[in-house]
Amino acid sequence: MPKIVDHDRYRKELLQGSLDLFAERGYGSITMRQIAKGLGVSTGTLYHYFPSKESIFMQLVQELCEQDISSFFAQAPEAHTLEERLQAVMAFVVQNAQFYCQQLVLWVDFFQQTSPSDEGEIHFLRQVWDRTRGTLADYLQLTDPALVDFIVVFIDGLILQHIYSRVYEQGSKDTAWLHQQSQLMIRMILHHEQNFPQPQT
Amino acid sequence: MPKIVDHDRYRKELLQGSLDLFAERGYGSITMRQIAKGLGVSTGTLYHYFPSKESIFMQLVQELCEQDISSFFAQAPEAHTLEERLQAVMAFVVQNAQFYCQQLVLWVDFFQQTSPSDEGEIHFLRQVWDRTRGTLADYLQLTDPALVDFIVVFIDGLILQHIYSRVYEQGSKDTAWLHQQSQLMIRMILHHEQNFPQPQT
Amino acid sequence: MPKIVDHDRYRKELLQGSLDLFAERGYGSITMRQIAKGLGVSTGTLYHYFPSKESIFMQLVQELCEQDISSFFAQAPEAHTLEERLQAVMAFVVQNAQFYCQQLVLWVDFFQQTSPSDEGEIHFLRQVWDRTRGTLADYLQLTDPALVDFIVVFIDGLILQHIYSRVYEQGSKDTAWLHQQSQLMIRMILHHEQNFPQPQT
Amino acid sequence: MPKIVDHDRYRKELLQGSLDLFAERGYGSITMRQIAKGLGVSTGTLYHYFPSKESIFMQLVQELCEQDISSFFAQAPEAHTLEERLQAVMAFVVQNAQFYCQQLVLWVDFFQQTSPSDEGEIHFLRQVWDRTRGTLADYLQLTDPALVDFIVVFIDGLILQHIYSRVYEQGSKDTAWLHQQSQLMIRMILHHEQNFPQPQT
DNA sequence: TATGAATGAGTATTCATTCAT
DNA sequence: CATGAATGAATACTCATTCAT
Repeated sequence: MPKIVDHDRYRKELLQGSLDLFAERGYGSITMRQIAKGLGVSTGTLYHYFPSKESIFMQLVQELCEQDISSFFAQAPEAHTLEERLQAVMAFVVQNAQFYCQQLVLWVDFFQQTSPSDEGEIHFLRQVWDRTRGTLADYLQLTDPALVDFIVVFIDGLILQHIYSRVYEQGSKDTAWLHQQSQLMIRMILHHEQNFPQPQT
Repeated sequence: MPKIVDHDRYRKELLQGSLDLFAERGYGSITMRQIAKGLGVSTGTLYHYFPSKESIFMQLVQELCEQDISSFFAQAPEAHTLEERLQAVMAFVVQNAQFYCQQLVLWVDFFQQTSPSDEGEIHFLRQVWDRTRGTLADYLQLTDPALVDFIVVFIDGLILQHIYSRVYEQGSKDTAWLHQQSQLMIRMILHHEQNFPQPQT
Repeated sequence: MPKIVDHDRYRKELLQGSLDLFAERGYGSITMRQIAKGLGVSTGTLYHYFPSKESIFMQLVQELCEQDISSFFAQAPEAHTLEERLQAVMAFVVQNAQFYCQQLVLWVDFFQQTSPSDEGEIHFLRQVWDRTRGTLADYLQLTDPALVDFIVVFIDGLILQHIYSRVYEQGSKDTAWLHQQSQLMIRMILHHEQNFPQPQT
Repeated sequence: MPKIVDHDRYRKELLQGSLDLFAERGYGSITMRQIAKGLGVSTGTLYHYFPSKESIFMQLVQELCEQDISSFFAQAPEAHTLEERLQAVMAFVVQNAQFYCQQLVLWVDFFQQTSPSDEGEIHFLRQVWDRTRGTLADYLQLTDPALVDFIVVFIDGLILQHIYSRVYEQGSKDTAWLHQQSQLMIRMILHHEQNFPQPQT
């Protein structure tokens, strides 16, 4: 009778735990020993669950993708106006800024580590993004793809600045700043909608 | 191989050449041998000009910062309306998207490699950014810092999406897309200005 | 999997099964996991029957020694002339060539793994060999030790060439070749006996 | 100006030095650290000259093959009778027994490490052996291939016994024994030739 | 008894760095 | 100045062995 462990469940726990580590030091700079130590296991155990460092990273990227927005729409509030819906989305982003920062950093790493020939991995990411964009468009009830792209671009930029904000000692670009910028963006979208209303579906 | 007598000038050439290499593989993943090979010199030569791998990277980051917008304002067109100025800025960004992609990737790497205790390095970056923001505000003649931040956020998001666009095989997020999003942003800013005009200085 | 109650009997079965594995990959190159897998058991089980990898190997070597010629003389035909007896011996060798190949390989490995200080192990082997040589001399009724040595040398050389014969694609050094060489050797021994007859005991 | 080293020459020196090490401990059991230490260099240097452990081993095997009998025929004495030529060959073998022991051990290892699919390596060995056998036949002026094979088999067996002789503490199977067995073999060959003379070419 | 998860020292290999030429 | 050979600590990964179940 073997030691009873839910292999797959434990693997995902390790994956979850390694997110912080990869995000903080980067794929190329973190070592397996550091990961093992950070997770509180031995290197041997790590290799019992993952065949290689690359595999941990790739599985982590995939795991993250699956959590992405599903968690938002599980708690998304009913909202009748575009403004309310935008507020809900941005509130969610601001609230999970920390998480998105890590995801962003991981993706940049991912693109450095991946050669264009790794079609499998890249194709997977593409699907996730397309789906995310679609879900967002549906929730916001926006039909203009360019407008959805605009929102995505803005969110990405916001997250990136949040990463950079580590530079500003007293955190002048903290949650308040994220909120302020979000409001600015929402106002702009609303004005834009007023002037160039969406065709009704 | 031209005989370069000016030690410092050669150092900057090497720095310039190493940008592609660091951007493509990441600080932690690239090796000194790969850098040397990519630059067409021996590792010995590399160490003749730089004391360490970290030093190359840090000098590169600084070097990039100095080129930043100075090159833009050296060629910035006279522009009397806000729209013209925004168009000029965004045209410049789109035109140099490739370069900004590399810079973005380098910065993300930089934040992973840097501990908050490296005050020197971080303080330096902060100054550069503040200066950049200031110069941008001056050129656009915008007094609301939130609005300048908004533009910077948008540009960052745009560049990030451009990096991600490697995923889309036929490059559906190419220069045309950058241009489209830029126009959308400019329109929004202009509408916003109409409704909430800047206090005149 | 039959339930084997006899601990010792099962241990010998495992030993028997591990012969192929050690012979094919070598003591230093095979892993406990490979052995376990090859035997169809878990590593835990392996360690239940043997205290260490080295122990499996050493027990295997000893086990092989005990099977050595006992199995031959259990089936050795009555033979009145030297020629008949030589034919019987060589027929046995050729028939069991595969087995002797494995044994040879194991011994070479044994000498690499054993330091001269492991007197116990080495002394054991020596006894086995002396006994083997004695039994062979008795059966063949040869009194000249040099002649017995000669036969042993020849047999060893034959087996070694059989191992090497893996090189020759279409197996030109197969059983037929072993037989041919055996006949040549037997003829030589017989001629030699004619010219230098053994003193009768 | 690089450090001046005859790369290829030094590589062969290292190869030469690693023979003892591989022969004593076996391919699978020796470590790169041990090899490096045994050669008096660092592991880094080892990898500067060889891409992998396997490569050292394979190059060593090839290197040994090339030295094989060429060194004998470089010093082979003129000899008019078959006996003289046999004496010369066996004297050479006995004199270089140590070397042939190492070679034998290496080859056994080689066959364990090599899969039948490594055609390149195996084909190479085959050629060397065929050439060796041919050269030996020419020197001895023996036209019967079976007889040449017999001699080769005997030599191999002799060397193998010499390896085993480590078991016998006081070296009762030393050079004297090798000589005695050689004489026995030579006498047998000569008698055989008397009774079954070679067809004259 | 049997299993296979867990361990951490050890393995092959790499890499930043040094230094003789 | 420039080279690339040399170094050895560090890296990704493996393996004999242990032990909870």
